[in-house]
Amino acid sequence: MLDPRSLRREPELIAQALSKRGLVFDLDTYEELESSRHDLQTEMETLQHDRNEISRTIGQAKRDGLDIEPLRLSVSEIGYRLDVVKQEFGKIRDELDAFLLSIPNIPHESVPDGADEEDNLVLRQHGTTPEFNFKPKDHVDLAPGLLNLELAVKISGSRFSVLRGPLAKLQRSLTQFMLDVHTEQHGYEEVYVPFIVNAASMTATGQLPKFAEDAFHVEHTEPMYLVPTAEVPVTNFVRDEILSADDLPMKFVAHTPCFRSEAGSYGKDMRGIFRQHQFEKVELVQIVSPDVSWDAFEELLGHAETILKMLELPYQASVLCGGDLGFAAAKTIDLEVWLPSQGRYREISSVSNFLDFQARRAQARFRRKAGERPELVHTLNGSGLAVGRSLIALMENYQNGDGSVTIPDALRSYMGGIDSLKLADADGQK
RNA sequence: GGAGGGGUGGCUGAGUGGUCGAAAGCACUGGUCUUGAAAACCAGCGAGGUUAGCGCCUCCCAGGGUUCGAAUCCCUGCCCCUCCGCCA
Repeated sequence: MLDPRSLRREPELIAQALSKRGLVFDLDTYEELESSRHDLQTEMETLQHDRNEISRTIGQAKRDGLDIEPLRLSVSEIGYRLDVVKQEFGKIRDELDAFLLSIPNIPHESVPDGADEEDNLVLRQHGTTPEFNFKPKDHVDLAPGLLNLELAVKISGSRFSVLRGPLAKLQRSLTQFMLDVHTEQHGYEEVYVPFIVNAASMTATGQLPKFAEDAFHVEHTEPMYLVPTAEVPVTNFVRDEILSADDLPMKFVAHTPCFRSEAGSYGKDMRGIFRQHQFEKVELVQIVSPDVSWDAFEELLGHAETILKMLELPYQASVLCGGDLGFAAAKTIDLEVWLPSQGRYREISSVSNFLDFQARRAQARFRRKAGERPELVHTLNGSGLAVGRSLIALMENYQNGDGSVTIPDALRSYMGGIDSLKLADADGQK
């Protein structure tokens, strides 16, 4: 959520800043709601004040044994009026809240203009794309049998997958490797978290109320949601908390499955496991003091890049343009890995600084010094990395002419020391 | 699933209709004392909104209700604890 105070003070400026997203901010609606809110709140508080005062007098009069009947009559009129105003105020406040919750974050000044991913700006490239003296296969053709999509369709439906034998192990190894690097070399605390979360958590990080259809939901005693990313449960560690300055920064790494309905992406990336309803991800989350969040952003980006470098996968870093920027982010840099089968770089990590946008929704605060007013923290996160897509990248970039896949050095100890995998005619093939 | 007990400020915990936004303790901050620290003593110390400020309003899990007035009474929901049952 944006700061309601700044919004009140300089709505034109904010509308201007939001236009970078290609968003037309409805100033008229906002100002109408805001002015109603202001008037109603003022009236309501005046009435409450009057009523409180008379009620106090009644209490006193009763103790003194005086007749309170005239006072009761005078207050009952206030009561009626108050009921009406309260109801109107509640309605406007709900509308205003809904309005505020639907406004995305303001793009940082360094975010380039642009409408969609075509306008994202490549910052740098790393590694060299592999040359093959044969026609490279994609990950589906590389692992017939071990990657079983038909089976997943029977069990669940499209956009799910079954991995078998060494392929499943390879994915697990990737996960372990990432977790180990982040905990042992980058100073993150590994956390295990719920995969089903409540609406308050989804609202705090920005998935609700606007993007409900992107999430899988479950009916329990109250509506709940399958996590679309570990960002949701982990960032919500600090919801409604007042931390002390020495608690910061908090750095967490979590491996979770992620569930996305992928509504609106029908027909997109339908081959293989590139875009799934369920996928594995290792996620980095940082909760930091506002003064250092841009340093933390660079640091976190570096942590994600380290994984790609250690796996020796060619990648590029792109800063998302205003039009492609996610709802809650002030700035996002995507890491895109080279996929030989597609002949282009594809997203494998997304690193974002949310500034105080999520923190305000979450009321996640900290106190610089005892006695001082609490301030909102800044939140950041980034994939480190998307495991399913790492698996694809690894298979495709490390493939050999005989259909085998070389295991990168960094991963060998996790794979029992083997240096290559023959996926094509391994045990799982039928 | 059955029976019972609870949700109060950073924490513990008092408070059953009227100066209660809330006793007390702990923690924290400042001061006195001390070479320094500890102890002791004194003072301060919840959050949000609004205001130039004084002030005013709201918040005692959430949402409704009763009342002139609710932390306190009633209803619903959520959560926690204890015992029993079931269970990986």
